[in-house]
Amino acid sequence: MDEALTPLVPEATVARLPIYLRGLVDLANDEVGTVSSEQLAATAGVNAENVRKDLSILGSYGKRGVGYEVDFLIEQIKRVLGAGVPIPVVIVGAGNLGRALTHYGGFAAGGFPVKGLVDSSPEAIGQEIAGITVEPFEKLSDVVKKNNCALGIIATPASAAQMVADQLVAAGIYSILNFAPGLVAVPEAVTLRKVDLATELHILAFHEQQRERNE
Amino acid sequence: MDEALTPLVPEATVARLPIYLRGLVDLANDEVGTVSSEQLAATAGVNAENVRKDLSILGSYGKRGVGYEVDFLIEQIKRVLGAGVPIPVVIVGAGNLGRALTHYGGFAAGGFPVKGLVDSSPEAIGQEIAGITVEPFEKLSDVVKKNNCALGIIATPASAAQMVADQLVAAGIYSILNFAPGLVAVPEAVTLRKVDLATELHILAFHEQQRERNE
DNA sequence: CAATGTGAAACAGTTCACAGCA
DNA sequence: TGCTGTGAACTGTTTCACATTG
Repeated sequence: MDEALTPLVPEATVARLPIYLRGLVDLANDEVGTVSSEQLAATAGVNAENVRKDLSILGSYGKRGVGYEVDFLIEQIKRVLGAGVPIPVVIVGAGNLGRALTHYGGFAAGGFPVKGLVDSSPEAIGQEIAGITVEPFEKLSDVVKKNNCALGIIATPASAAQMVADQLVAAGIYSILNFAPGLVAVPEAVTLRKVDLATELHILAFHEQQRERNE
Repeated sequence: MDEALTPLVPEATVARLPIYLRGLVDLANDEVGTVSSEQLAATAGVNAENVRKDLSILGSYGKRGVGYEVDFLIEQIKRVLGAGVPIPVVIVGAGNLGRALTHYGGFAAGGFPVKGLVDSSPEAIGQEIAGITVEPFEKLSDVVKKNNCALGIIATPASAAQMVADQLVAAGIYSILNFAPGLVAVPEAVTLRKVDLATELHILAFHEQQRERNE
């Protein structure tokens, strides 16, 4: 049987739920009790009907004429996203980017504590970064198992990315975020997302050019 | 009149062109003269008809029975993307992330040299990072003008992001890449793209949960 | 009666199937 | 003959319009 407990969430919705979650957490911190789709949309930068469609997929959690209860909605979104419990993350590559990501406290606050950091360079190994000791790349599998890491981040040069992905998969990691440019192939069962800085800049350059052309 | 010289490129295509470009440059370095849609698709991780649709939007540059001429295609994609000439980039925020981005040589190689780096903290100002001296945030506008920066990157904490975006726009930057989490509003005419690490991890967590559920 | 929930319409993007050309 | 170029079908997503209800 296919997944069905949560009735099949479209990818576009999955991509927006974390944004709503962030807005909701802010509202909860401000002691706001209920929120309308209009207000939530404003915090997320989308339109209200979009918010309602997304939330209605999770279930009919709103009250007509009133809105959504902030705390309750936070719990529901966390449940759907699988963010009920913290998910330990391992970062491969302790260069500038790996260090930046390790320092980035937002991960831990958001439920993604960095619990492992490995690198292959002898200079990096043993260094302590944001309270984490850099382990040798060869220990990747041990680090993953010891800390129950379920998410892996590739922060190495492109040349190493494929090999690193292979090792992450071998270590039992099935969800990978790749910062290295270029193609990385993974087995069907693995989810790989990528953050491609050069591509982002190219897209901006395209729009920049469109703008100039229309002046 | 609307843009028309290049006959309206769909966003999805714009997002893939840089990937093709990277693959093509690699092929050119390997002295490959022509490439089929099938081969190019393999380097980009998409399917061949997708490549053909995308390229046919730019013009009919392929030879039936043969494929596409690598060097020529590189030029055409660069032209469409507006990547014919290097576009100077300014980075706001010289913390871990800003430094990582400044060091990242891929930008310069890809035609996006970092020509400005500003920060508000007295300790950071004056430091030299990858050959760039950190200037005070107040000098942003001067730095942008002196170096003809056309792209801006926000690498500050979320709390400063909106203010930084406002200042970038005031300095004449209309294309912004934002690494800070949270909503940043910009005028209609400005293109803002964001890289949201927490969101990426949430999306991975969702798929991780789906996987577990189906086991 | 203000705000949700949701069919229906419109739009965007992908895949299919094959005609057309070097 | 092999590979491109593209209409047509399909799938996914957003927007619209409005009935529904606490």
